[in-house]
Amino acid sequence: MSATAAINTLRARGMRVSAARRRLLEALYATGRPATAAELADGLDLASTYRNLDALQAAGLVRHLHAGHGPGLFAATGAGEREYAVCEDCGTTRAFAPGELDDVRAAVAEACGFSVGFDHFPLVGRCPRCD
Amino acid sequence: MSATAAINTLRARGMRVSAARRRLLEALYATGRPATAAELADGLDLASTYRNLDALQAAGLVRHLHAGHGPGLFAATGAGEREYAVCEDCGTTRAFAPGELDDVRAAVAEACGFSVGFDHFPLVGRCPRCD
DNA sequence: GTACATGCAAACGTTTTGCAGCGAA
DNA sequence: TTCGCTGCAAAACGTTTGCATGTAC
Repeated sequence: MSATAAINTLRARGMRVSAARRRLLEALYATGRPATAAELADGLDLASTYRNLDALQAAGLVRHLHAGHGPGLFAATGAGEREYAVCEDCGTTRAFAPGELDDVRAAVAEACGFSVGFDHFPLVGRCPRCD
Repeated sequence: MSATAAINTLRARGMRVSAARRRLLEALYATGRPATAAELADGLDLASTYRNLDALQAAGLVRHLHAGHGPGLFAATGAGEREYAVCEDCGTTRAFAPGELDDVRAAVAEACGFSVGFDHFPLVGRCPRCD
């Protein structure tokens, strides 16, 4: 999925296509990695940016996640990666293909019966380089 | 460890024992489970409470953790449990004895080489009842 | 023309910082 | 008496909400 494809999705859903939304989607697809609302706004109004990120999330075009301390992050969906691990030392974000963390999920289910996904609250720890 | 034992630790470390710290430690040991700073303050000044929680953490008497959305939580160390899982639906906090999540840790290490602990950033997911 | 999106401003909840004064040692 | 701790006030931070204006459709 690209920014222009995402814009088509907006139209198909009956949502309006404004300059702000265009710029926001371009920023989302340009960075490729999870970014803060302030980074993505880049001069646009922050309040509108949050509202738009909400709307895009409702449209299934954006996900937001919480990487340890600090502000929330937003990423375009469609890259296939849905789960992340974040290094609490260097901030590196490692993305996982679907299913790549299934063994972890199984281990958690066995340990306590919880069903966990690392899409919204990613794994937080030390990456191999910082460990 | 009890509140009075913790107070002795303070003295041993050359830290002052004030009424506010006494009350804070009693609240921490009374609840037994992670609580917000506001809950623990219970009338005491919030700013001082945060400063004291900081000081107690530096003294090794307190840990703080982040349970999904919402404010940070603080817990007295010494209960043995260091790791938690939090249900994002009902908010239930499940505590783990040391080693109980070692299989999960191993699965994460195998999947991506990260070394993770669920003490500061607990597991977040759906508990068996909410799932 | 109408509904929806925008920008600005102001409020929010959590946490941090500055400062004058109190109190434990 | 001294230095650390206290309470209050104000600010910082990320985020949300209200409202009047603007604009895509």
